[in-house]
Amino acid sequence: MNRDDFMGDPVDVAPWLLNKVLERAGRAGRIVEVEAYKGAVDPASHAYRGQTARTAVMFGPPAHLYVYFTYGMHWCANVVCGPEGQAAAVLIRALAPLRGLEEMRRARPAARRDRDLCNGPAKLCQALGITGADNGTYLLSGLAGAAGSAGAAGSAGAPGAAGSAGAPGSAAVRLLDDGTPPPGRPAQGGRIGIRVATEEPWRFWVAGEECVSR
DNA sequence: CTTTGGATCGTCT
DNA sequence: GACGATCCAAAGG
Repeated sequence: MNRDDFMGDPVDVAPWLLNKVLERAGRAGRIVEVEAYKGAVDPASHAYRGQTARTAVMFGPPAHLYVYFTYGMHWCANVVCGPEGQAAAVLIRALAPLRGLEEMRRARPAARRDRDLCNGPAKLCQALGITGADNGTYLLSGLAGAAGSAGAAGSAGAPGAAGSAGAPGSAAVRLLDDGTPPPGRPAQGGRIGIRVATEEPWRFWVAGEECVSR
């Protein structure tokens, strides 16, 4: 897994991200649901009406984390993809918890069952402790063959402020490939929670997975 | 199980 | 000044 894997169209990158692992501070989960947002040509994308302070990271280099705040109380996380200058991203909608379950339960007392820990875009950020401070984080730091971070300008806090890259248990948000391939035939359908372009089938999930959002 | 309404504030018009 | 790429508790079947 390297930076070039994130250069493509978000509709291609999104299903490829399924079964990868998102990790932070010892808490980790397998990505089981994603949505593609196509930037300038997608009315549902935050980047549709051009670059703003909030969306700056989306316009930067790929394989970085775009974190936004919504509904006055929730954080959501995206993986930036496509070439620099084109604002494309993949929203991470659900994880199947893998490690650090005790920490996640502590961070999300409202979750009654373990499958409720990360089965929504804001839930998984709460479970992993992802906030605006993580906006702009390079997701491949510390991986073999990965070069350094380029950082990015942002607005929601301190972009790329995460600590020493690559150290096990570091506070940095990272994307890992544990060898599990993406599903050969992922389930696909319309995106959730938007008012426009709802018919575009750009939501992908692992068929039969119990940790997919409601 | 499903449906409904309230919470809450950064961002852009 | 309006509105979210949402979540949760409560209420009804």
